[in-house]
Amino acid sequence: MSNTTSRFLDGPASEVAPQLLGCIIERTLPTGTILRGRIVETEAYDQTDTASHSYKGKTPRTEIMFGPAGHLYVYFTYGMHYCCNVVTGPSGYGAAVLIRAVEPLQGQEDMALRRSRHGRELTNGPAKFCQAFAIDTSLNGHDLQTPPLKLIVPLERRGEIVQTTRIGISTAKDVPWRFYYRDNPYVSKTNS
DNA sequence: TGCCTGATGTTCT
DNA sequence: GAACATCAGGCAC
Repeated sequence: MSNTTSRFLDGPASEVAPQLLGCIIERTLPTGTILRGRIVETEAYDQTDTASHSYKGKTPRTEIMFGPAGHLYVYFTYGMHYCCNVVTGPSGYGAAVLIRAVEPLQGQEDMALRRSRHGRELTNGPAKFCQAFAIDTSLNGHDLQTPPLKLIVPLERRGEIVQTTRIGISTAKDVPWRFYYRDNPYVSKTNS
């Protein structure tokens, strides 16, 4: 990945989130297996936002969010799930984009082994995606320009983007910072 | 189809 | 000690 492709990650999370749609996540497992997926759903969070982990300032847990853009922020939640974010914005500003869902492109069989599920159930949710791609806190702070987890920006991105309020949170529910591809079966769910 | 709840541990108050 | 950017299974309708 070149500097040119990563530059857009320096922008505000709410502007980066829709631009991440259509980007490719490439995961190299310790076994050498390559997994690839296309991002189809994201949510933006930043330090002005009460629903964001960075809202209350930098802590040992959230310091990655305040670091340079293009790194991975992985956190553990609900006692059993991981979620992964792409850090955005300038260093010192706590912002990131949650990857909520991807469309599997390569390595579906390997994902199914970890998920014990098939089809859209492989990756249609933030914790599901992390499980399918074997992402945990050992990758917290990882630079997405290098293996074993790379973000690839394609020349062309297809799909109609829908912008709505976020889901799965208890505060700031009215902030319209969720973005997804309309009618894509791998999106976690549509707003009701 | 849709609501309810248990699982389970890290972080912060 | 409570909250939590979740998921899956069970049960009622």
